[in-house]
Order: sequence, then structure tokens, then C-alpha cells
Amino acid sequence: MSEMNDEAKDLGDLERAVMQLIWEGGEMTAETVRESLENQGRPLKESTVRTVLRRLEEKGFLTHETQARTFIYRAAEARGKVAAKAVKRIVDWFCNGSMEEVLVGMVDSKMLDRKQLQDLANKIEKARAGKGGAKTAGGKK
Amino acid sequence: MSEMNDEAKDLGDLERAVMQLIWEGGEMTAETVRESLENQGRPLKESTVRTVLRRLEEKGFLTHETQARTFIYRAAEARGKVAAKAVKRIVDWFCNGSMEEVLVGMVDSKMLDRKQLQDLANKIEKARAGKGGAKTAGGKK
DNA sequence: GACCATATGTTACGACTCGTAGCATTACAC
DNA sequence: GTGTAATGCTACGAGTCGTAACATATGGTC
Repeated sequence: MSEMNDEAKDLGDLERAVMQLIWEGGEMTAETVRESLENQGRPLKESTVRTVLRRLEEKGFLTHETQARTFIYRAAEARGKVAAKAVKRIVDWFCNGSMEEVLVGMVDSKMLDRKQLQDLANKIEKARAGKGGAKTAGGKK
Repeated sequence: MSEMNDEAKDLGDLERAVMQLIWEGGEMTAETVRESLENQGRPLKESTVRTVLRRLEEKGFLTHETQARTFIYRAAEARGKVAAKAVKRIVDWFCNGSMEEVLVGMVDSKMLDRKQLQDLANKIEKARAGKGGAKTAGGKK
């Protein structure tokens, strides 16, 4: 019943880059993150990376576990889920929750064509069907 | 011909509220906006409202036309389109453009259920079919 | 033409976020 | 205990945003 804290902060460029790394790498230490960023042509001081990691954790995007005095960070939520939340926020803000209006907008702007959309629907349908849910919400308007 | 400026700025709370008003009201003057905001329990000085309107125009969300020394503001783009762009930005950032991953995320997070999604797909299909898009036949892939 | 009402233009400021980082502190290893 | 590696704390400058005062222009009125 308790819907959790859902402030839905957003991320800066560096923050996003770090999340990307962790989503891909699974779990990382500050040092690992720093190295990866360096390899991406983004050389930063350890303290910088640490600050970003701390902030990301504060914002709820990361969690950490201490392993022999070293912080192991990992994503608090799957990438798709975070993205979904962000999308939902936008949909709520701009279109009173009408996902439809947004998708229409995407089709209008050629970001998606009908085929892609249909495709999407099919894939999801399939994926979900396989998984488990005969959970039709029914009541949502 | 190509208006390709696509910085995709985002909006603050007040800015969003103002855009909302204009999207709903069609076109408005600074005074009208101010009154509407006041009615929403958000009393602001004229100058404040004007500043916001100016910034929104700078950001490309509004345009104005001068009618007897009064600025008539209107939305530069449809709400759905702006929302769609914002969504696209998110999808690109977080999921390398995989709309699918996001939609899956939405289903996972119960923001959308399968039925809604299918519904959506159908509605869009229908809407588009009715409209101008005779591009249907040709575009196999 | 002088004047007023009104609309726009200019500038500012404080709170907050974000990238960036230095310096302090703590905790094992030896 | 001393050193090394990891974390904790604090800061600062740029940029955004809400908020607004003050300055200027412009059309109508007498």
C-alpha cells in the first residue's frame, strides 16, 4: 500500500552517464566508474566521481553495499523502469496522463511510425503473455 | 525549410503551468495568463508572468504576434508533439532509443497494462489510417 | 503637442542544481 | 602505530527558475 517516495528527480549529463555505466556494468566501485569515464574521454578526479555517486544514491538511483570498506554501487531500479517513470512524469505533466496523445505526437513527429508502434504492441503482448499476468487491470480509466 | 533547432530544453513548474494554459486556451496575452494563474491560486505580478512568457518564447515553446501593441502568445507546437519530443529524449538517453524497453518498463511498473497498450495501438492505428497517411501500403519495412 | 495609461524591455536577485574538486577522517594491513 | 586507501564533508562557479522592480515606448485624448 505504501507507494514509495517518488520525487522523480532528474539527472544531469554526468549523472546520466554514470547511471548508464552502472546499468551496463551491473555493479561498480567509484574507481571502476572513474576509469570507465576516463576511457570515454571524460577524465575526472576521484572526488568528483564520488560526489556524483553519492548524489545519485541520495536521489534514489543507486544503492550501495560495503564490501571490505569499499562501496559497491548498483542501480536501484532497472533502466527501463526509470525511463518509464520519467516518461510517465512527462505524460502526466503535459497530457494529463494521456499516453495516447504522446504516442500520437510521436507518430506525428515521425519518431515512430505506425508499423513500429504495432510492432511494439505485439512484442509487448507476446512478452507479457509469456510471463505470467492474466492480470487485466480493468478499472483504470 | 528545416527548423532543426532541437535543443529540447526543459521547463520549470511555472513555465509548464503557463504552457498548459496556452495549450488549452489557444492564444493568450500576458494579462490573460496572469489572471488564469491567479484563478489557479497562483497570484503573480505582471512582470513575473511576462518574464516567463519571454523565456518560453526564447526556448521555442511559444511564438507571439503583435496586435495593436499587445503580444498575443500561442504555442509553437502542439502539446502532444512537445511531450513526444521530451519522451524521445528520455528514450534516447536511457535506452538508446529503444521505445520498447520503456514501454516494457511501463508495463512492469504497472503504469500501463497490456490492454491499455493494445488499445493504444489500435486507436493510433485507426486515427492514422483515417488521416492523411496513404503511406501505409508502400512502407513495408 | 503634452500627458496618461498601458504594454513592452531591461536588469536583478536568491534558491537550487550540477559539474568539479580539495581537504579531513577513518579503518584495515603490517 | 604508521601508512595507504577508502569514505565524509565542504565549497565554489555556472546555469536555471521563480519572482519582481524599474525603465522606456506608444497610442489615444484634449
